[in-house]
Formats: sequence, C-alpha cells, structure tokens
Amino acid sequence: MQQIEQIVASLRDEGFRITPQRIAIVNYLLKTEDHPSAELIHKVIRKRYPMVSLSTVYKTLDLLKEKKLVNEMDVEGEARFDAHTDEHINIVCMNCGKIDDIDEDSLKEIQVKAARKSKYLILKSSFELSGYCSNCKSKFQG
Amino acid sequence: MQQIEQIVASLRDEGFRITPQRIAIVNYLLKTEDHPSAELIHKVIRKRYPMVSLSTVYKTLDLLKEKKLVNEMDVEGEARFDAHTDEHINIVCMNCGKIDDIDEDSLKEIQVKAARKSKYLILKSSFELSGYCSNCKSKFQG
DNA sequence: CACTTAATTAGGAACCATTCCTAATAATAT
DNA sequence: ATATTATTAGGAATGGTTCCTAATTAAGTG
Repeated sequence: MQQIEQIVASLRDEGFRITPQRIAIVNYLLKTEDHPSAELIHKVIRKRYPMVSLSTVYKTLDLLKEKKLVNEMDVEGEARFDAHTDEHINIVCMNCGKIDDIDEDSLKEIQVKAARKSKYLILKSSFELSGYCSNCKSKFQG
Repeated sequence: MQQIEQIVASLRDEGFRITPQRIAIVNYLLKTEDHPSAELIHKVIRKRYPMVSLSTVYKTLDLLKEKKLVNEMDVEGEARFDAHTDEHINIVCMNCGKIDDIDEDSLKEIQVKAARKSKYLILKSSFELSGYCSNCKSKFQG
C-alpha cells in the first residue's frame, strides 16, 4: 500500500499539479476497503469538498490509472476502482455488491505462461470471480 | 464445442421457441473465432436476415448467457461474446482488438481455492489479460 | 509578494452501448 | 385452420462516461 505523500511527490515530480481535488480522491481511495464507483467517490468527496465535479473525479481516476496507482474493474457495466494494485482476484457478490480481494500467488505464473503461449506483451490483468458471499448465499440455497 | 442441433433441442425442451433469428445468432457464434460485440453480430446476421433487430440480438444473447451457452466479457466498456464456455483466459490486444483464448488448467484450482478462502459460492469467472499481440508489439518496443 | 501562464476544474451537453416499451408478428399446440 | 402467447422490430429512454469551454488556480519567475 502506497502512502499519500509518495504519490503526491511522484505526481509533482512528473509535472502534475497537486490540487485539493486530487489529494482528496487519492486519500479516499487509499483509505477505503470498498471498490467504489466514480459516482460514489464523487458523493463521498463532496461531503467535504462540495465544489468537486464528477468530471474531475473521472479525470483524476484516468490519471491514477495511467500511473498504475489504481486498478479499474467492471461490475455490471459500471467501473469500480481500487488502490490495491498488486495482482489479486476480485470476487464480487451478485446479491449485495460487496467486493473482496483474494491474494493468490499463482496468478503471476499463469500470466508468464500465458505470455509465452500467446506471444503477447502483457500489460494488464484482471481476475474476477462472482457469486454469492457468505452472508447472501444462504438465501439462494434454500 | 456444442453443436447447433443440441442447443436447439435443449432450448426447445425448455419451452423456448425456435426462431430463425435465434438459429442465425447461435450459428454465427458457434462458427466464428472472433469475440464479437452485439453490434457486430447484428451487422453480420443482417447480411442474410435484414429484418433482424438489434434488440433481438441483445435478447437472444441474454438467453444464451442464462443457459451458459455463451460467455460475456467486457472490452473497453463494450460487451463481447464467445461460445467457447470452458474456463479459459481471454487475452486482448490493446492495439488491434484481437482476442485470443488460452487454455489453462490451473484456473479451476484457483477458483476452488478462492471459494474456500472467501466462503463465496462462485457462479462465474473471468480471467482477462491485455497487452499487445505478436503483430502489434513491435510497434511499441521501438 | 505580485504577476504570468498553462494546467486543471466545474458544469453541463453530447455520446453510445444497452435496456425498455409496445404493437405487430409468428411459433407451437390443438 | 385457429387460438394462444412468446417473440420480434423499431424506436424511445436510460445511465455511465466522455467531451467541451470558460473560469479558476497551482506553480514558476522576477
């Protein structure tokens, strides 16, 4: 997990401006256990900074994605964001929408194997499972 | 790989009507090596059946997804469909858009491990890599 | 500190894949 | 052949995301 200071410093080093909007968004992403959508990020940030626009949230997320400081995943046509950028599995509850992270060492190996077999230069990976979480699954098993 | 006759029979058994639109869409998905979008499917089907509507394509795809006869994946906010429903890795070229399938036995194991760790009941999985294919990667390596 | 300038932002319009709606059509059972 | 009811065509509506532009402001300079 990166620290806010490191991220700010590296952005500044690359010539990006450090704005309160950017700091607020990065801070929220670093602290939350959720995998929030752009809209949720916007809603949360607005409580403290009511002037922040949704388009700024999207722009900031684009920047952070490009710098590999956040991952983007897709849940039912909506993008969700995660500052946990190590390779891991995202597991989504199809009932309550919760998303858990699962660390799994073998993902790296699989990626290497896939690169070899396919001859692709691999730049991004996404491992996603979905189903019902322990709380919800009882409702669907009688 | 399923045969069209099996699919038609199983749909009929479950009380679904067999329409030319459904046959055409299933046939195309079974034959193509591509991972077409709904719009591409629509375009292709229309060459032979000009009356088929895009909403019918979407509805048929929903049905096929529900029956686990096709998989859906997401590429840059657009759904792509694949009649290859065994567990496999999809690898997407970020330059030319090509998608290759890679078989990888260990995916099953990973899924079992993830289910155990997370206590989720897992119903769907998606393993996606992206980067540049062998044709395109030279352009991005100087 | 005041000034400059160019990146960033707010706000809203535009976009576009997908879903929704409804009257017309056609697959199937009788 | 007829009746029933699932399915379809076509287009409108939806909603997440992107785009556009004038206003703002971070950061460099003297």
